[in-house]
Amino acid sequence: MEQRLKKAGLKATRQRIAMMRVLAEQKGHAITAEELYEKTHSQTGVDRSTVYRSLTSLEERGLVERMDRRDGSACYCLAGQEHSHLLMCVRCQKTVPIAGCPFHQMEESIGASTGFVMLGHTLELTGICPECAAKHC
Amino acid sequence: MEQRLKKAGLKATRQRIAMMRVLAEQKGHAITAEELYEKTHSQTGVDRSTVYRSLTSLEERGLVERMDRRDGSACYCLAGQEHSHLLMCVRCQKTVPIAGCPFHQMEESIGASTGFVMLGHTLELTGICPECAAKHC
DNA sequence: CTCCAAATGCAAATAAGTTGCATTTGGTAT
DNA sequence: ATACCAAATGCAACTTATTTGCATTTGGAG
Repeated sequence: MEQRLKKAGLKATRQRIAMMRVLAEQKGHAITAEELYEKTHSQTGVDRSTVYRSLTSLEERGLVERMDRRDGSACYCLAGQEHSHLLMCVRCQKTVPIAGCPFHQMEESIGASTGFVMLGHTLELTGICPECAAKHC
Repeated sequence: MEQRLKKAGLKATRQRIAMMRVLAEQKGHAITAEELYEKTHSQTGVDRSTVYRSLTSLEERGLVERMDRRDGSACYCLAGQEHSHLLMCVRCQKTVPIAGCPFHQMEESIGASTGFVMLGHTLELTGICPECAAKHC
């Protein structure tokens, strides 16, 4: 972890090392800034604002990926891990994961045409689940 | 507009008709709840909370589509309109639209396999733009 | 024309994230 | 080793988008 941070041009602080470790433990399951704060605050006494600021730096350096959620919060996972996307019912908020992610190839061609270094993406599909569609009207 | 609202099982109020009109005028360019509030408040005196509550109802009935943004806000457009997606630089926040949307076909097959009535999706790609990548380190 | 569930307005609350500023610290240069 | 400074942190106050409780109004079915 320490090496990864330094190679990315960031200081390897106690707080950041703890954050990276916690994210690694999630094995690709993204967690919110608040959850990350709770898990690292107990170990290091880190402040909430530091968690937010570090997540921004880590994302800018390509070490973590961020996905925005409908409730206005965001969640984070270590970059480059296997992941899937969610289909959410706009009525009951239930979510169902959909198999596979169609972007590994697509990102390459988009990066090539725009000159961007591709880091990640957010994708969420919305619809009405069978149960809600059945209810009233 | 009145007919569309009634057909969806919603009351055709002065406020909602104004909202639908404003959204229609945007021709597929999504606007925030706040922008919609500003544009409709002057005409109808509608309250912010009504705008938010109506947007939720309109989305649930499939009349509008919502896309979440990284700053924690969301934006809305009339459902079923032509749209594209954004590629954003995580350093300077500059965005570049990418051509076409790969989901018109994909949504059908996902709907078929999950039983959901598909309404829309959020997709945002992130990366580092050529200018930022060139700067320092 | 009546009626009531749905919709609205108002005001207060919440949740997530941000910012200013004083202090500390990692790691490079001496 | 030691000093040094930009980067990182802690703390507290703030902002912004959105939500909620509750009393009042209203669209549209009967």
